[in-house]
Amino acid sequence: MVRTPSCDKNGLKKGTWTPEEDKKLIDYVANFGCWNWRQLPKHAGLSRCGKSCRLRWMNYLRPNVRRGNFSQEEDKLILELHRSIGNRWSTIARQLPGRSDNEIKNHWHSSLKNGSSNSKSKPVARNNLKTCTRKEDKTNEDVDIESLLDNATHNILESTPILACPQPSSISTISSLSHSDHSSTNFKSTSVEDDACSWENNGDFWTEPFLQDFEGNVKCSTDDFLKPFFELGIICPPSPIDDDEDISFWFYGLHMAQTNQLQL
DNA sequence: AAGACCTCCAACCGCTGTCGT
DNA sequence: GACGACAGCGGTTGGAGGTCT
Repeated sequence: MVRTPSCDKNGLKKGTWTPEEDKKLIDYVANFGCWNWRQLPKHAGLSRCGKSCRLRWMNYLRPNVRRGNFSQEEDKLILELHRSIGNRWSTIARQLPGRSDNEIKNHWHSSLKNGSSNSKSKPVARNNLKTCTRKEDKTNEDVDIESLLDNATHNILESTPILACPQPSSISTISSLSHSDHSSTNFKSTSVEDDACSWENNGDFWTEPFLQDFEGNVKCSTDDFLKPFFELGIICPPSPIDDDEDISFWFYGLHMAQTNQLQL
């Protein structure tokens, strides 16, 4: 099931995502949000197309993604919704927090399509964090990312009854909060001032919880979400600012230092 | 033991909808 | 209204891993 890595004619990488690419994407989205999927890979240092980054993030890397077998309740809900609205996978996915449309679609075709769930025939959910499928190939790094994401997810889910957590992913709120108004690819050099102004109006981005649902209910603070990334070294403090791309992160670093969570 | 076949799912592809100009 | 850019959606595919013979 792992696609062989390859490159298209534009030199963009295709196929399975590596742990390093996952790290870069997580790092970037955690820092800057997904303000523009098309431009994101360039700024994140990824040789991927924007669509691929979006898919990877939405289906596997975003913090509240649920992995593993579908429960009977979820199966029942999928069946009911499919009966009423058909193959509207994204709409169905919105009713199953943490499940991606892709996952539901696959589950439907593999288990539910023929009338009844046979998901019980799957003794153990496969490794959904698809950087390495073979168990013997799984590196410590993979395990670290898995546990990292589990921790990040746990932090969010702990504070949120899962059924009350709507889609899309909470972290995408970052982009809507911080960068959605910046259509320019070069938002960062001007956005600091803009953002600073918006934070004055909307509170302090770096100290206020930022993972919110549509109703504005707090899901997870920046600290809760980013700390595990930090501890595993997936997010590294920037070197002294020599690139304004690091400014937003620098503010976060300052905040962490101020709260004694980061030794600079 | 090993080859054939099957299952499942990550990822790709192409299309559509939305928004800004 | 026309056009382009972009995000999102749903169908399809590739292929690893499991099961069968």
